[in-house]
Amino acid sequence: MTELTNAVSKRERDCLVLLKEESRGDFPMRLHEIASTMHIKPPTALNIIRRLKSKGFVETQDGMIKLTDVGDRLSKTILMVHRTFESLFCQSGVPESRACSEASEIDFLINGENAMKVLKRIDNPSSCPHGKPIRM
Amino acid sequence: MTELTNAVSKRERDCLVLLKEESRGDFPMRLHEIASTMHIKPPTALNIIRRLKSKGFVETQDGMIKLTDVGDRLSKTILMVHRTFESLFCQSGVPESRACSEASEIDFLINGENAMKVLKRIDNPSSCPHGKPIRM
DNA sequence: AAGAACGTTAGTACTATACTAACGTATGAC
DNA sequence: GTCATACGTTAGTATAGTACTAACGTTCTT
Repeated sequence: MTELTNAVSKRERDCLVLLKEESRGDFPMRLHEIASTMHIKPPTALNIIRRLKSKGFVETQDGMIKLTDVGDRLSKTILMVHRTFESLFCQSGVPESRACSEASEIDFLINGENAMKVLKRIDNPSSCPHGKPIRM
Repeated sequence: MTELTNAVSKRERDCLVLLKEESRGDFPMRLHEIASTMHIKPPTALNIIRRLKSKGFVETQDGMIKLTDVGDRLSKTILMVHRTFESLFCQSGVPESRACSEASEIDFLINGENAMKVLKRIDNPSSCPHGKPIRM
């Protein structure tokens, strides 16, 4: 987890998380799929994908878009940070859906190692409120 | 504390916090002072001030720049959120200066009421690691 | 052969951020 | 009294990010 956070913008983050969560088991996504899931038009999605590609987080093969190893690691970190803060908010009494949206605003801005320290501080939950595992 | 957070960008946030922390006791700031403290040129600072003015967070009188009541409330909320998360990071073992910079990245993005819930969750410290009070 | 689906290009737009160069006004030094 | 400095301001440029429409080319399927 080598200082990868803060390398992406909000929408790039959304796209990375989508690719990580949606494309389970090396099942890459198409541009139109990404666009419609993110509620944007294909040219806008293409723009985001291009930036992610130029940053080395994504690669395309025959219209299939998938995470690179580096992109996969970054996505994992972001999801770990996300679930850590989502858990914190929930433990604090914030409703689940609010907790999730708050976490989405900040998960790509916080350093992974610091988030892991926070995770310990909040009693090291093994899964987020949605039941998804928290790990690197 | 009525849903004011998320109303500003990062640099607008920096400027609000500067105005709140630097101008103690109705001692407003000049443009050049703001610019040099923020390490930007006066025209850039003017731009930020203009946006803050149009949002109703700042007003100018004879070149003196000061927070409006609404701006003052927003700054207070941001500082409360800042100190809450700074405390969280410190309690978690993150060094003080890192804790501060991480908190600065997110304090203007998080809802004040949710932050207050987090504050309770982390044992309601009355001051941040720097010794400054945490309150609304 | 026609149409749909999809990726892509080109062009526009707006916000945020930041710069330089230049200008006007005011104030203090001499 | 003039000159220089300081300061606010304007105008112009630039880049990144976000998002749109219109249009084009290719491919795949009826």
